[in-house]
Amino acid sequence: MFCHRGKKRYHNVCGQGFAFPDWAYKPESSPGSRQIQLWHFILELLRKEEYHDVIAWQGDYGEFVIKDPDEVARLWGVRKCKPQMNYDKLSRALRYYYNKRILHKTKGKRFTYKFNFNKLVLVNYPFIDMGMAGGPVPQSAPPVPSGGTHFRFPSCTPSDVLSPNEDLRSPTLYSSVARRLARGSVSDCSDGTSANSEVEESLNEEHLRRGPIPDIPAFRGPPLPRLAHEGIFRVYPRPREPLSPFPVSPMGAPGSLLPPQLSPAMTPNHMNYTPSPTLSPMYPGGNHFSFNPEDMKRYLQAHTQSVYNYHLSPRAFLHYPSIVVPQPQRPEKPLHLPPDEPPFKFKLQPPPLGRKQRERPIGAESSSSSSSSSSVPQIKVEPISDAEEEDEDLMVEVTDISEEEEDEDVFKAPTVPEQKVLPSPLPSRDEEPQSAGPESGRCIPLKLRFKRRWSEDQRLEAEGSCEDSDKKVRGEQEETHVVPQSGGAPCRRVSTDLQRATEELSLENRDSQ
DNA sequence: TCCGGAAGAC
DNA sequence: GTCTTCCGGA
Repeated sequence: MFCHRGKKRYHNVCGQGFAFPDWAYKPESSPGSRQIQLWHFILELLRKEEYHDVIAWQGDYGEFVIKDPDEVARLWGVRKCKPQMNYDKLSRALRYYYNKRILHKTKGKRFTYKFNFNKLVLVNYPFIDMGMAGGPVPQSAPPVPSGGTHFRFPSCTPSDVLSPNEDLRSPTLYSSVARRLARGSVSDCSDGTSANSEVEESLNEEHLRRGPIPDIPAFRGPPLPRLAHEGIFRVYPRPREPLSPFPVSPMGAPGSLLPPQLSPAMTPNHMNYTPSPTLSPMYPGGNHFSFNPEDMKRYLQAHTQSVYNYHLSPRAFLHYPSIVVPQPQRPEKPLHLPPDEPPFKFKLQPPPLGRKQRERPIGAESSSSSSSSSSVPQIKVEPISDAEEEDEDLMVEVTDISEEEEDEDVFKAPTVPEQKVLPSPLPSRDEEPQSAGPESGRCIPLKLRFKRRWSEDQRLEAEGSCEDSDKKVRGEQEETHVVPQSGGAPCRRVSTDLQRATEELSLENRDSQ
């Protein structure tokens, strides 16, 4: 009944050349087969109307009630060739599903359990994620009992586990992929989930959605012909190519199995789910999956985008060598730009210097320009304290001006300012000697002159040339208005010089301000 | 009625 | 790994 292909076992059904992986094979005609899992068997029974008196959907999504536990156990025993099977043992097997989260008990209701389709689909279709997150999600899923109502394509794709020569289009591969990914998880279906039944299931779903189709055996009719796994999906008309996780669900059984007798609560949702047009290879305008290259292209594009968005490995792409998947748009270097041209229109510029940093070069510059303004310290030496303060203010003032210039330059050419700012104060500094140059050129530096005159005045005073202070005052008052006589006293001349020097100094300070 | 541990079969 | 069988306990 089955043959081996390497490690994989494929069932050759009825000698028709249709092969299925062993895990997908669930021959109903072989009651003794132990390649079936209990949950699958339960689903089988739930599909069959003739067992509605034994087991049936009831209550919430995925919830079913075992109306006749002994009969279910007997049927299970028949299937597994365990005549000693009873409900206690069967229920023990069901309880093992609790930990696997395939099934859980509906508390307070006798013989009532609830399927967790999330887990079931994840086990059998691990590349289909039944997430609860919002967003565009394919709804080609049965209602999820545990909250999620949609299927969502996960980041994991079959190509993650596909070898290069494996074609995703093969349902066998789909199944094997699922099995590989599910192995060790909950139930690897290694004992027989029938792919053909899944296809039939999907077909039956189409029946349910679109109504019976005369040329296709209805779910109540005889078994559908088994299909070669290589072309199992191609056999069906394009609009009927199923990839929906649940239309190709493990619920389907080959042969005369009925379509899933869904829980009343879940049936409408099941029948009306509409897969996402963006994230699933849906048939355009349809509500089912499709392996059509165009559909796959759209799906892959969306998936590719998600791959990049979520930093997934590009290897997560489905193996569709014939399809050129449009790459997602990413900000890349414009190709038209010359290689040496920076990729950005605006240069990345260093941030403007901080006040301290901006003052620092100025301070350095001031120190460097101290040579040019070396006269200033001499002025500072002046006993007049105001001169020092004014000088300091002057320095601050110059600094502020340079800041303004610098700020402008920062926006124009950030790298220049330091070079520009530096010379800018310099001319002002250079102007000082130039402006003061003529003055200093005329005579000795002002302060020195002032000092010399002061000392000379002191010396003359010490000589007693001018004894009376009132005279001095009078003389100063006269000096301002009286033209010094050529043959006047030396003290009067000195006073005149002093006043002149004082005036020059005050004028100089004003100019510098 | 249900639960879950344990051991074993396959 | 998935039951099957057995069993004690809640």
